[in-house]
Amino acid sequence: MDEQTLRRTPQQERSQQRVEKILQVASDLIRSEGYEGLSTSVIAEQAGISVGSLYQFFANKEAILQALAQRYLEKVTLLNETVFTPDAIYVPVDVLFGRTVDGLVDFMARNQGFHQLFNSPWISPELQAVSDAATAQMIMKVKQIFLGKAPHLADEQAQAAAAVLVHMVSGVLTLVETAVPAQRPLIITEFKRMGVAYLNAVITSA
Amino acid sequence: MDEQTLRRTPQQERSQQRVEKILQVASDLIRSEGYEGLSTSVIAEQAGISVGSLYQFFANKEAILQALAQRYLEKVTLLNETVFTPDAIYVPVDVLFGRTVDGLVDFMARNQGFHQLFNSPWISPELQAVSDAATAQMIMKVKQIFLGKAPHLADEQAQAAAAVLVHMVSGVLTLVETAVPAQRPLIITEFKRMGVAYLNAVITSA
DNA sequence: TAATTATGTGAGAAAGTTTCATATTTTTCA
DNA sequence: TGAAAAATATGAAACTTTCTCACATAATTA
Repeated sequence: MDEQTLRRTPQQERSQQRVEKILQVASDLIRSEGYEGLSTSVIAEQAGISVGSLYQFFANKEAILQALAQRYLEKVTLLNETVFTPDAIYVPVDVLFGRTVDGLVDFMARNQGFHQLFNSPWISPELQAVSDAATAQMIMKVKQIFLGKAPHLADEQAQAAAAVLVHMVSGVLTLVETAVPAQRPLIITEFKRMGVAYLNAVITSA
Repeated sequence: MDEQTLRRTPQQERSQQRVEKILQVASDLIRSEGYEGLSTSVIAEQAGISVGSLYQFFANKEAILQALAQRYLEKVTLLNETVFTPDAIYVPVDVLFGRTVDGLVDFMARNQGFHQLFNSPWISPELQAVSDAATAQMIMKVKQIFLGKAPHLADEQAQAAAAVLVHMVSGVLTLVETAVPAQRPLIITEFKRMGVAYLNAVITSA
């Protein structure tokens, strides 16, 4: 990874660990202090290194965020593969959507900050392109399932339906993330009800 | 307006126009350059005033964004009132959701930057609180409609369903905003299909 | 018109980002 | 092993941006 996001590739063990440490501290800080509270000098201080060291590997503050987002993107690609298995077309929609939601919720619990970073409009054009590509890929997979379940659908309708579904998921995941834990089970139930209702509506549409 | 967001209230005609000008320049800049490109010195320069003048009325850069957001929020409150009329409970769900979506899409076309501003993950806690309050209010209204249409619903289910619906709308609006104009009609059709399918699913749920 | 209040200004203090010349550590390889 | 080369580390200082403040000007009051 990191061919684009790193100013130079760390060769030695110690520098690799430093880059790790920088990313971990940055991730912690952005969650506790928010984007405004993210300062290169504070990152360096908390990572126990000098500012100069930080700039050995990252061209600027933005690049640290990019590397963080890049990392999440790779993880989510793996997640995709576990959800959209080759047999997905033969799985009932309620089971399929149910396991997708469960997988995503679990992923977000394990990768806090992912959603915030992934949905950020401030990311650089390069990273935006990567993010868009990931979204487009996900939409394409959902579209295949729509077409597999309902071969009568026009290609463009399947495309639009898949895009709407993916963005619905993104919006409701924001809710899941911000909700207090006690509310989550009910929200997830409604989340699944919405997805299944829509999948059925599209599949049975004229 | 602006009792909280402005450091002091402009009394004279010229200062009122200056505050307007500052907000307009800031709005333009945030759309063309993004949040990072927003600099108080550039705003002052483009508005044709000194930095000092800017700080006469705004305590800091964030306050300019807050005033901008405050303005959008007032507009969206007006929009709410046109959508959630007292007779809303008696309107069929497809008509109700259809006019809500049309109203929102139209609003966003007229108020570009609104969505970007409120979906930014780095907004200040104060602004976040205002935004949350607006969302909570909207959820409450949707919840009333759910309860009106389906009195058998448990209060907590109606609450969760309303929250899910509102966040779905937020997510799909992002898609509508980023989609190329040619795709929009199909997307909006699917958008409405999803909302209606869900409303019916909740209302007919045990 | 004098006094008061409101507004306008920009140099510079304060805080943060980034560079760069130089120092140190690690790796290479004769 | 022991230079030479490559990689990494450092922090003072150059730069950039935010924000203040003492002072200047304009508008309002009475």
